[in-house]
Amino acid sequence: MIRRLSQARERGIPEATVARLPLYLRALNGMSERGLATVSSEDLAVAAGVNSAKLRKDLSHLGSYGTRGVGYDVEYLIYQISRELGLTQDWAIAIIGVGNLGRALANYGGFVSRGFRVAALLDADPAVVGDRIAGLNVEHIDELEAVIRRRGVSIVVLATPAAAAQQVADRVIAAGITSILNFAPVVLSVPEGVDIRKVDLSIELQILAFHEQRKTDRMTGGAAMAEEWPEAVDL
Amino acid sequence: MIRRLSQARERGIPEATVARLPLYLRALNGMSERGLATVSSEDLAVAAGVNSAKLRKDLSHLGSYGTRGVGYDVEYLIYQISRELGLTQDWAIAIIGVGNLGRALANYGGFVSRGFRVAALLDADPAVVGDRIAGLNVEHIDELEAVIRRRGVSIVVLATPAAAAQQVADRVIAAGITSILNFAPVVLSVPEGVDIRKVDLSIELQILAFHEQRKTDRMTGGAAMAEEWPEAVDL
DNA sequence: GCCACTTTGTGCATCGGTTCACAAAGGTAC
DNA sequence: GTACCTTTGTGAACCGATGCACAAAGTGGC
Ligand SMILES: NC(=O)c1ccc[n+]([C@@H]2O[C@H](COP(=O)([O-])OP(=O)(O)OC[C@H]3O[C@@H](n4cnc5c(N)ncnc54)[C@H](O)[C@@H]3O)[C@@H](O)[C@H]2O)c1
Ligand SMILES: NC(=O)c1ccc[n+]([C@@H]2O[C@H](COP(=O)([O-])OP(=O)(O)OC[C@H]3O[C@@H](n4cnc5c(N)ncnc54)[C@H](O)[C@@H]3O)[C@@H](O)[C@H]2O)c1
Repeated sequence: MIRRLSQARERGIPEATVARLPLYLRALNGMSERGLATVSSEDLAVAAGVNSAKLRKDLSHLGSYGTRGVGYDVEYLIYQISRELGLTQDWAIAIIGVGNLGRALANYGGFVSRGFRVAALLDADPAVVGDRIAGLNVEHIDELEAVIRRRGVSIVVLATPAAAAQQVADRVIAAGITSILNFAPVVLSVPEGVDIRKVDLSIELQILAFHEQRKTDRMTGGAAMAEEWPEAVDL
Repeated sequence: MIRRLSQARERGIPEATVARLPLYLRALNGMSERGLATVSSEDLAVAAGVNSAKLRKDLSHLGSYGTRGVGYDVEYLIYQISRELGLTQDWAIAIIGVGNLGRALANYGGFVSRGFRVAALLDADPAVVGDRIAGLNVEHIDELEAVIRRRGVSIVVLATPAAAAQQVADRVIAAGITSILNFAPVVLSVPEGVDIRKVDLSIELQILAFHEQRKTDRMTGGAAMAEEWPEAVDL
């Protein structure tokens, strides 16, 4: 959490807002390509799939970049959001674990576009090390520290099996990395100051299944209710 | 949102709780494998990376399944959470778009384990249709409706390019699907009653970049503050 | 059968986030 | 310059989620 002295002046952008800025940015880029010069909060909100009051409040955290009666200048807003998110600089990322998923990520052109550059691929398997993927040589995990330093890596994408993830994360953090995107289905435990975000496919599916079950339960009547306490202890 | 009459009695599990149940389930499965018979809220909370009061409140939404002074029976709790999430039944999923990412997903064994089964692969590209991946034939998207019906698909994973996603989603929904996991970087617009969850790599990276920038700004002193209003209009 | 100990389940205060609704600000027309 | 129109920026009410703290409920020892 890290409470700070100048918290007030230190533009404290709410986490929920930060998570939506990339959405606005994407919508704005689409508009920019279509040649729109300005956009109202209402239109931008629709494009981003949020409510317009929320959008305005979000943008107000960055500053007063709109013009009343007119809206927001598309290019200027793109610039301001990009700057706020730190996309005006170039981020070197390393992908660790070049299996099924790691390969797909390495070959994916989608994030290269905006500020991110895959700068290194690392794996532990000698059969994989040395492969050339998406123009990069897969390097051995033993080289981790050197590779991070040499390539200026500041964000690591973890795509190793779950069993290896914590151990690799520890090492990555020891090498000075403080931002990790984790695809392995484990709860990583990390020291304060290190940011972890996780992408967990199986959790997403389970959430969908929960709601899907609700929907079908509802159709087949409230019969499911009788099941709430079946035979108490079956298992 | 769908407000309902019996909302009170209809066990209304908070969305935030639903999103954590899979986490608890995963931790519990690990404990089960290690032969633990019971677990306290404190231990389970640590394993799942949450605070124990939150864990207890979450579980209390499912019922009173613990024993004071003892804790929770591991197997019984696994059963109750699984049932709540709808994992006691088998879910057939279809992956649409068998490119880089679709292939990685199809080959991934991780979710097959718990209730989910990849039952169909679909693509529009004639060069891909007919390929055999992970024991399945890739079928043509024209067969969508028939495949969904024939295989009993109830959850669709969208891994097509962004440009095709909305159109494919519309068709999938018209075919009766109400649960979609979307990997394409677009805001899908869907009718009420359809659940969309999205996985967006590029958004995750941008959020990490934001925090990373904050961290390094902080190190290099408050100099960044002077930049808040640079030359007003540069772009 | 009673006491000491453990751990659950939850009432309550608090917090962050969302939404409403409107005054303030700017643009445009004449 | 004034009057009218549009749209922002934000105060305030509201809502869901979090976490504290403790009474209630159960176990085990003797
Ligand atoms: N493939 C998917 O669609 C998918 C989906 C969701 C989650 N995941 C998760 O992503 C991770 C990777 O999945 P995958 O299908 O690519 O697995 P994979 O087995 O194909 O690839 C894992 C790679 O990591 C490498 N590796 C193992 N230990 C390592 C170490 N200590 N250091 C560096 N590299 C190491 C292996 O050599 C292998 O190349 C897993 O944790 C999986 O659960 C995958
Ligand atoms: N690869 C990644 O790591 C990655 C990461 C994040 C997001 N994404 C997103 O996931 C999606 C897929 O990425 P990818 O790298 O696999 O792309 P890809 O181009 O390799 O694969 C897309 C597949 O979809 C098929 N397709 C196109 N139109 C279709 C239609 N109308 N119906 C059915 N199939 C159709 C194509 O034939 C192709 O096989 C993209 O939207 C991408 O932005 C990918």
